[in-house]
Amino acid sequence: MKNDSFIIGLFYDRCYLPICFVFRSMRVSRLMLVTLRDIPADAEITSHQLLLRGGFIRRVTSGIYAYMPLMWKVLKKITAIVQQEMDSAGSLQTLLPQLHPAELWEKSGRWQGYTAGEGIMFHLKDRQGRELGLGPTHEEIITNLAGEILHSYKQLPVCLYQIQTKFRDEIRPRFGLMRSREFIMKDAYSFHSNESDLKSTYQRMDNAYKTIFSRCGIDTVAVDADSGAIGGAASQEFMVTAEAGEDLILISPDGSYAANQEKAVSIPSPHEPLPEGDPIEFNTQNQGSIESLCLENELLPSQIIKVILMIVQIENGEIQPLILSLRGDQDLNEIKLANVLSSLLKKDVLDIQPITSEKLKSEGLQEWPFGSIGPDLNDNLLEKAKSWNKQFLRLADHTAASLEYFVCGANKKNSHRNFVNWKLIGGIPLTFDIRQAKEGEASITDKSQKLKSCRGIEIGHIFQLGTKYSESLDANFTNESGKQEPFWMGCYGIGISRLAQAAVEQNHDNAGICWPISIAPFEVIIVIANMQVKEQKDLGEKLYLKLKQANVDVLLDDREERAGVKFKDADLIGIPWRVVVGRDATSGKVELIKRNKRETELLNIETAIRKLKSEIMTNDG
RNA sequence: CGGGAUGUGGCGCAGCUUGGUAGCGCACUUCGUUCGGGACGAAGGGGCCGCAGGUUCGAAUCCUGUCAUCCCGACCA
Repeated sequence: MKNDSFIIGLFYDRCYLPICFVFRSMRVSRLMLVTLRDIPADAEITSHQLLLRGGFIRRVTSGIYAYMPLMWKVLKKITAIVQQEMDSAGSLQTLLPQLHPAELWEKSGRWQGYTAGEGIMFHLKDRQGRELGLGPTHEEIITNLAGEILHSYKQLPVCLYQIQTKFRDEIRPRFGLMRSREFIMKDAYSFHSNESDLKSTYQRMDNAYKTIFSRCGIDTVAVDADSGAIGGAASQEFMVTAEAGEDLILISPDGSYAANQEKAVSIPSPHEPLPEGDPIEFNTQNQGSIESLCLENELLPSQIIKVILMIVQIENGEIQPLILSLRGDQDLNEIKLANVLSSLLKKDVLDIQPITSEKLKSEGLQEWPFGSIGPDLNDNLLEKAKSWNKQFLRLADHTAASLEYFVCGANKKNSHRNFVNWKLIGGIPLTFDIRQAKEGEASITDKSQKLKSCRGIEIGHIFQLGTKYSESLDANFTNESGKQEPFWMGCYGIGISRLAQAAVEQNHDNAGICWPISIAPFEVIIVIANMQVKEQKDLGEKLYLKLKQANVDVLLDDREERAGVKFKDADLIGIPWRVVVGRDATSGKVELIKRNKRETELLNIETAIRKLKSEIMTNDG
């Protein structure tokens, strides 16, 4: 991937954009603009409300939206930026099918998981009865293609991308375009002959993503992420920080560490050591919680081993009971647990659930002493289980395993043990990091840095997939020594439609949206205050024409509305620059207003044009 | 799938308790007066009251079922 497109990158912007747009100017009277004064009842977050009120989107059915002309312009502007940066990072644009044959997904082993039960893939049968799925992602298609076309290491590396509609039958669509069932996504896939080449493309994508988001005028933070169902090694998410975000992220103030809480690691707070003593059992009636146990016995949570019982459904159909030991002041991170389990068992984990009395009953088991269970709960409790494995899998978090002496349940009702050590109860179980990192804990990059938490909207995700898909789909190339080898793969996504809404979430005020100029539907809106006044109308039309000629993306509000209505609408739809042609039109003067700052200048028309041209040039890209 | 809520013109809502054949604000149309921050007056148009069944002389209203939407959770490249 020689970067000979770098030169194009230098003058990408204004010479490129005009080609992308059929119209760069418009009259509000012809725009089919319908704004709403009331907030639609089913919109919860601000960005969703504003997009609906501004006439950018309309809901067609749950999680499915129509992009109205203003929105489509925004999406095309984002798309253009993404295309430019992907091209200049050396990737090739393609367009892959949306209908995928089931066979490919069966081959990768994902058909079942993606369609059965609560699977997220829309799927259907054609007239021949062949099964098809609507693509939620394109690893199968692209890997298969690469396997057919790329035969030699000499053809590598290759990076392909596409921008198109994807489908996911989300269990709970919400927040407008944030989590919709049909959405626009840019996805890219790279193919390499070795891991280090993959890493360098991954790095290049990391950089390209940072450029893309900054050109789109949004603040993002890159965080370490769990690679989830898609699998693979390293992965990073790009988050727009916003209260409405669905993810919790942890960041060290100096910026040296940032991670999704699903994945985050930290230095746990130190525990309060328990003095050495002879093991004793003590009565703990009504002390089933860590809190009550501490309160009644002058203990601290970090002196107690908390035991969590769970059952895991494994892909081979086995159901494995788990005993997890955590330090009392720590919480379980189920994502980490799932990852530990699948690598430990070398199989996919389908489901993890707590063991409850109901579950015991349906297994035909007696009640267990919940609330006072210790890490050494006896395996013989499982003897009569109908479908569960007959032996517990025992795991501990590092924080629990490193305690010398501790308090734990005695495996009898209302009874705990004090001054216990691991030797006494059969040794330390397999130990992993399965705890939830939390705000206030020290960063692993620098102990003096205390992690801070905030919410984020994931708008991009890059992965080093490795050979997972190329192996399962049998996509190989011939390496330098003439041997067949699966591709090293990376994949890189950006939620285009989600990004557009996240930009609104990050850029708005009480009056409406404040689009960053690079992705605004128009750069300038001219408001003719009173269409009845000939001087105003004529001057407005003249200015409109001149800005069009100057290649400015301009909108003219020529409606026969009162000025107030037009001002409100202009604020709502969030065009970055507004020119009001009003009272001073007779003396050839207009007002120039910057949407996000509300600064007003009275200028003659030529000066206004000059200023707009220079402001837009410097702001754009 | 579990918990909660709501379905009445394009949008926001009232009416339902106590059954009598649908109303308000915004938007829309026409006319007039207004005209720099969502004007005023007058006159209009538009509703299978989510759907189906039941009770009743009569159902938006009561009963049963069903569907849809939204919120919380589970789920989620």
